[in-house]
Amino acid sequence: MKEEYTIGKLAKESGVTVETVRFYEQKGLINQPSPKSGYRKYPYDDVIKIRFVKRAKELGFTLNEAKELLQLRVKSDAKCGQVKLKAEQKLEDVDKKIKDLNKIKRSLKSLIQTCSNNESSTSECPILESFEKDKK
Amino acid sequence: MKEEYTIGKLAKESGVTVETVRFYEQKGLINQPSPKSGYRKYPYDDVIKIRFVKRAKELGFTLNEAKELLQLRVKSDAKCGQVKLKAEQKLEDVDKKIKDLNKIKRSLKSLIQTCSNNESSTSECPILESFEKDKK
DNA sequence: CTTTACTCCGTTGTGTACTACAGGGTTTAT
DNA sequence: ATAAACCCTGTAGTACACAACGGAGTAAAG
Repeated sequence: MKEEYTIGKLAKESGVTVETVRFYEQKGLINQPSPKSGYRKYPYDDVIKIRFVKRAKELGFTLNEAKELLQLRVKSDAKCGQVKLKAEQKLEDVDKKIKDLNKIKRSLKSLIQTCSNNESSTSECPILESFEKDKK
Repeated sequence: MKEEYTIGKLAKESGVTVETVRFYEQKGLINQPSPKSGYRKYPYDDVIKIRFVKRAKELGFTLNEAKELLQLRVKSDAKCGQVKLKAEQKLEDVDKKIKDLNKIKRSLKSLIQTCSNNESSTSECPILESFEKDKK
C-alpha cells in the first residue's frame, strides 16, 4: 500500500484499464494530479475511489451518481444541510433497490425450489410479478 | 386491465415510449405479435414484462440479463436442471448486490447521523470504504 | 546508454440502449 | 368522409461508458 501510483499501477490495482482511469479523470471522478515530472502520480485514495465507482455501477448507479456519492464525503463543512439532504435521497434510492432485489431474490428462490421438487407442471416462475404485488 | 393493447397504450401503461417497445421487441424481450389487421396487439403480460425490465435495469442488470431473468419462467419443462442452475447463478448476483447496497446504506446512514450531530469536524464519510472493509 | 516498458495527448471506434425522423398506411371521431 | 390521431417499416442520430490507436516523450533495467 504505497502512496504514489503511476496510472498503470493505479489501473491494475483498482481493476480497470488505463483508459478508464483517464476517462474518470476527465469526468471529474478523481482529480487530476498535474503531471509534475512528466508523469502523473496518484494517491492510494484513488484506488479506493475507482473500486467504489466500479461497484456502484454494477449496482445500477450512473457515473454521475457515483460521483455524487463520492462527493458526499469531505464537503461536510459549510453545507452540511445540503449534504444531509442528498444523502437522505440516496438512502431512499438504495432502500428501494434493496427491496426490489429482495423481491427478485424471493422469486428466484421459489423457482429453484419448484425446480428441485421436480413435479414441474409448467411451473410458472413468479419473477414476472416481482414488482406487481402490492402495486397501486 | 384489458387484454389487448395497441403499442401506444402498452407504452403508456408500462411507462416507456413507443420506440422503446419496438426496440425491446427487436431484442426479443417481448415477442412480436404478427400485425394481423395492420396494427399489432399486445397482451397485458407485456405491460408487466416491460415494467420488470425497466426496474431490472435500474438495479444494474443489462437488457440481456433482464431477458434471461424473464426467460427463467415458462421454460421449466425439459431443461429444469439448466433453469435451476441459471436461477442459482442469478441468485448469487442478486445476493451480492443486496450485500453491497447494504454497505452503502450503512455508510449513508452514518453520514446522515454525523451531519445531524452537527459537530462536523471535517467529518469523513465512510462511504468510500464501503467495499474496503473485510477485503482480502 | 540503449532497449524495453511505460506514459503523454488527442482522435477515432465500439457496444448498449435508446430517440428521432421520413414517408407512408389505418382508425376513430366528428 | 375527411381530418386528427395513431400505427407501420426502415434508417439515421444521440448519450453514455469506455477501448483502441498513433506518434511522441520519459523512466528503468541490463
